[in-house]
Amino acid sequence: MIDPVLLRENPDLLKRSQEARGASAEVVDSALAADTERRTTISAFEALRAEQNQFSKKVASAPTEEKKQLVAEAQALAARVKAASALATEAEERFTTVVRTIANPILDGVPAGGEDKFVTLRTHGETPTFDFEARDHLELGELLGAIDMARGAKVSGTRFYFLKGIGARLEIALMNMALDRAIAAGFTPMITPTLVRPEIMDGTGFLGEHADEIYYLPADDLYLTGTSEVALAGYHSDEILDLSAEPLRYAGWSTCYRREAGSGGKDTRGIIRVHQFNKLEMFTYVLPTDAEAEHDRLVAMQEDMLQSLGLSYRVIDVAAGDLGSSAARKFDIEAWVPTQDAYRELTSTSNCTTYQARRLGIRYRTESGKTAPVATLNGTLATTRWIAALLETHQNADGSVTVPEALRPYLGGLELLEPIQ
RNA sequence: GGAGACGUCGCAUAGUCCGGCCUAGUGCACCACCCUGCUAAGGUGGAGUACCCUAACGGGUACCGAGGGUUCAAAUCCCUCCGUCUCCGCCA
Repeated sequence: MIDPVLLRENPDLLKRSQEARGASAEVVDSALAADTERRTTISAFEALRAEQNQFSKKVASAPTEEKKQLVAEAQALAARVKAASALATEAEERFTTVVRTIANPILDGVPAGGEDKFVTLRTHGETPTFDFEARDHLELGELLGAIDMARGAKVSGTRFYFLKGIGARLEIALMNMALDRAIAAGFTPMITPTLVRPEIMDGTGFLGEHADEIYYLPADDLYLTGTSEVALAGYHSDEILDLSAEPLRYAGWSTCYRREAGSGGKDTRGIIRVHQFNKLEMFTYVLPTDAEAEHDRLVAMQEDMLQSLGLSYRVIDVAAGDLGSSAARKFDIEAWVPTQDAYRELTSTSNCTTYQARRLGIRYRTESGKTAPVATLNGTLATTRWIAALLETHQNADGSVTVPEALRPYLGGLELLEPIQ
């Protein structure tokens, strides 16, 4: 949720942000009107309620013979209080509904416009070339006995798969490598719940325009999470944190579930876009003033991982129109996937500033002793999808794949993945 | 799945049967000051969260796990939900 003070004091900033996102700017005016209405009705109710409280004491201490008369008067007053209360509640709800449709105001420098308006901040590594016909990651995965899509579909349907043999080991190796680096950087490892309550899913901002992306279990009223960000954001909900010494940093290891509802026909081959995968996610709670520095820090860790794995990539500043409602800025890192002749997203790291924390009631104490919402950030440190870029980038003519040096310790020293007979 | 107990101001507790002097008491911890020249001391005062009004001083409203209801009035009575614990059943 946005800062209501910002709404009152600088609505134009919010309108500009909404426009850059390609979203409605009129909702800002609606929210302002709803805010005025809300405050008027609350004041009216509270004045009446104060009167009723006073009157109640009078009734309590009155002699028996006067009570009857006083109670009659009190009944009339109670009716008025009830009506005023209903008005205030309605106005409050209207305000909340409108204000929550306003997205997190984007940070300075975020490119305006739709998905294709991203800005490339930097690229790293030569795009690999081969003196043989390159195989795509699925072909390689099948040769290596690492990926079995057909049986995944048989058991669970399209976009499901088995990672088998070296494929399974590869994923665990990647995840462990990421986990070790996160721990070295001061992150606390977490294995998180993947089913969450509605209020947590809603608090993280995923039940808005992306609601149809999410698996829901009606029998239990629980949502399957598409990232451990959800559980890690909910972890400290309704708490007052002490971040004076340093940020709280968590590395969440979880299976992620996504319906991929709007992506019919896209990336149907292989493990690029699947309903279930594993991810190691970094999540930090930080003082608002340190959020942008933390954002850079997360990106640096991601780049270190990708460089260690010998992948070519570019870092992009995602355009405003392609940001989720919670993110004020998002940096994606896209690795080169040779057979697609394209960069594909391997990591995504968002600065949600205070937006998510305000919805979830996560605060810190300022120097004056007041509470204020913290900032939250999240970013990928490894996922199943990385296997695709890894296999394709390091493939050899015979279908074998060279293991990048940094990953070898996590595979018992294995240097080469070889096709099975 | 069945039966039962419980959820109160940071922690620990009182209050709930029998609604109104609960503006929620007490202890510990905490903060400030005083006292005492010292390490478990004593005294006084303060202190929660959110929202509303106000230029400010200050005032008001709500919150006793959450949400409804009854009532002039709810921590207290009723309903639903959530959570914790105990026992039984079932189970990968």
